[in-house]
Amino acid sequence: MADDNLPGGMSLRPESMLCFDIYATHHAIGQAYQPLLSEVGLTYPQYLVMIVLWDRDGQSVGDLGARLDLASSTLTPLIKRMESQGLLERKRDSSDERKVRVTLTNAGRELKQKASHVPACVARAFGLSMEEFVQLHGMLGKLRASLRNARVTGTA
Amino acid sequence: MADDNLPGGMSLRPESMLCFDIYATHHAIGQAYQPLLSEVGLTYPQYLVMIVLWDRDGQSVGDLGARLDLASSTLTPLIKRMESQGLLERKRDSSDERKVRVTLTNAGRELKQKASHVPACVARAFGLSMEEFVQLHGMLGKLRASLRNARVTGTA
DNA sequence: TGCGATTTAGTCGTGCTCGATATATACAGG
DNA sequence: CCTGTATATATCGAGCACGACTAAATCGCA
Repeated sequence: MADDNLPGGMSLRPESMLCFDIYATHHAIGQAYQPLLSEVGLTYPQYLVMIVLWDRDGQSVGDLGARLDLASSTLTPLIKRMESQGLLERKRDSSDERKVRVTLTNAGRELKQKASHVPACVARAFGLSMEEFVQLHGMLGKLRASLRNARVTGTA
Repeated sequence: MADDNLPGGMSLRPESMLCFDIYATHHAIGQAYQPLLSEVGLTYPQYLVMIVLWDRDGQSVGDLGARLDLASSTLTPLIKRMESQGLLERKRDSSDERKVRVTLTNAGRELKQKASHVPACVARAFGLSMEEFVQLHGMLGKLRASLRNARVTGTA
């Protein structure tokens, strides 16, 4: 008998499950970034934080969390590690002492140039055509939107 | 000036980068599974291990690692936690004492039924048509294959 | 046979991630 | 002004993930 009555040839074999696809792809992307990023002394999550700050400096911890979908319990230690590496500074917002503004140091800004080869390098390793790239981006966006909606509505 | 000269409108904004897409989708899928899996007392990685074992019992730690792309340093403690929960047993292979065979207990086998609603539940939350589902699966597989190949070849 | 190389798990330290919780600041109504 | 509530960040414990290393078993070949 079939393991489960799932639509359209789905089975419980991990290779054929979308969740496993995403899991494995996430994994593989991390592996692809790791050697490039270790040259500039960043982890992958730290790199994401830098990208957000390079785009706009001086954001609060909450702003970073909203962009990256990370909680303060993740960001606070991560940012502190980056602060101790001299990439950024943390200081309370003078007009709202609850907020912590994160600003890049010179070293943090300079790292943008040192890491400028990374995106193209990885994009090349992806081996996707521009059309596939756009298609994939669109579907993943739709998938996330569905998941966001399902969470609010409840899955039952 | 533009941040980087990347093909086809790519920029460093995280929302438009594919790596961020995968990262965020992985994240969102984890969040979708979490409430369903916590009902049956599993984490997401533990669920993946169970899926592999439900498919074929008695695999070695190395077999599980090959299927899930995880190192022994990740799997050993993870499997030990599952053993202490009574889901499986670890015993050395009598014909090759280096290997550790992981076999399900009755409780572990029974959990398959208790968790049988999970895949359809999540698939529903994905909100993708069957066509999109297949397309996405294909592109992610191609992406992983490219990354695997690039890692061997070297990215420079 | 015996010894070096390979394979297989496991250990350790570091870092990321979460949920639950704590603390401090800001705000709003009386 | 004071008090209760909301917001922003931080802390804590657990689990996951990796690379570097160790230990033990197996294999291969002289």
